[in-house]
Amino acid sequence: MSTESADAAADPALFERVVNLSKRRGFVFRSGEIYGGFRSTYDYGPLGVLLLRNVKEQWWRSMVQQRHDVVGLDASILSPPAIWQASGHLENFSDPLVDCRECNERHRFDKLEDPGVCPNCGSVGSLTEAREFNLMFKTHAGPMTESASEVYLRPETAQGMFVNFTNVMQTSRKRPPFGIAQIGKSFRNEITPGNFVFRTREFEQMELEFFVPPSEAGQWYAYWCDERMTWYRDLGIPDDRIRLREHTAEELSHYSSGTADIEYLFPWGWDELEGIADRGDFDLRAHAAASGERLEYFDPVANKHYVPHVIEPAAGATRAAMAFLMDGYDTETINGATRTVLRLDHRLAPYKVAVLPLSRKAALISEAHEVFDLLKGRWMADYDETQSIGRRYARQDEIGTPYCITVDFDTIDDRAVTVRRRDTRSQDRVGIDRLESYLAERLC
RNA sequence: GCGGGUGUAGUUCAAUGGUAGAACAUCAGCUUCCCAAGCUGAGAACGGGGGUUCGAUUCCCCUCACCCGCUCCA
Repeated sequence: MSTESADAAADPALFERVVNLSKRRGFVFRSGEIYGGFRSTYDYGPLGVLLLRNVKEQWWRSMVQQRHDVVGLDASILSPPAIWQASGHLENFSDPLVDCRECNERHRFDKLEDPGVCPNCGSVGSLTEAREFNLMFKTHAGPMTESASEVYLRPETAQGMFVNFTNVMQTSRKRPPFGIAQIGKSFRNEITPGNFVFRTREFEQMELEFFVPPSEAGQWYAYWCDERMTWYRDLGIPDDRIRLREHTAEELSHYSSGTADIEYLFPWGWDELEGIADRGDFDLRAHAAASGERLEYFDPVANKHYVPHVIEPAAGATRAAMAFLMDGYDTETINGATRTVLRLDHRLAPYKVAVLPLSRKAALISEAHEVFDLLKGRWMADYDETQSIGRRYARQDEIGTPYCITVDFDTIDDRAVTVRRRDTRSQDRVGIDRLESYLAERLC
């Protein structure tokens, strides 16, 4: 996070409005709310689960389905210590921290110039004892609580792909450059979770490990930076709210020889959506050394083995969903009344279409049910017959539904419905027999 | 974890040492109802636990949670 000129566009009030909308309409709830809440955990409600699924679906389409050089994986969350020993996480994923009693700043003990002096205020002897903050969740597999059965919840999905490197390469008959993609939950004991769902201890990642010949690492790194930026833009994030920022040498994590962050201009400022790292051959070499397995590719042309380098675009699914939610949040004033419009790309919208009978007369309701049945197999559809039609349009605008279909009194005679579009609030009269193809053209 | 702030219906707010009002939202009814119309009605809150007190939402303590800062990172 940084504070640069573009921060002028950040909008703290937006943050609160989106959190309210999330609660009010059922995108995100605080976990265990009836017991006072449980820190750093959130539940995705009826709309949130749809949005999140759509984000993941779009990522998977782009990264796996539409490519011949990437295959999927779903590895276990529980994992043996050996993996994290080899990956360096046991060693590097815990930070010794000290607090200054004078100025309340916290520092990494291993980065202090003088262990007795606060680098912020210069106080001598004001620092607390160094305490280890291990960021991995540890638990026990099996009912016997003994060290032999210690396991960790994965702090990233990446290692599952490295340890399955040869399994996947052999069974899928892929060869570098090729990638393994995975979407799944990861867990980190964040010291300070916060900013709503932005930093939570349980979160969902969308990661690609792309294995390349060492000589091609640089070009693939650039390729994926570009590719991933395009993905966000294609789904509606405007250019001035997203940027690619290269890490400085000091920022690099223990496994990375080069990293760029894709950052979004959140209401509190620029912050990370996704990291693209050149992990070199660090992981495959580490696991090869620790396990004794050969994690290499035999290049038949050059007639030699090599350890591929890895380019890793690692995105936060929940962060992306939140960015889309915040980015789409808009208000418009109609007839003096201000209302919320969620301008989500239709691919991300929880509901693609809502079916609304103009009144509750039995004939209209049964007709509306038929229209709903016509569409439900193909699109996530909502159905709403309560309150006035204007109110129902407004409700659908607020949750980003791109199309509303109104069944009215003429429908019974002309076999047509009104299709109302969210963005323009324009209406088309469409025959029921043409409705599916009409929507298919517009919803991809 | 430390420092600071906050916690009242779904949301945004109000009031009070004597058991809480409103707006919007929600639900039901009436209305051939196309952009949060109107009328009638309904449900709905003092984060949790202790203490002081005749009595606590209000005062005190603890706790839980959220926000800001430090640190972390998808």
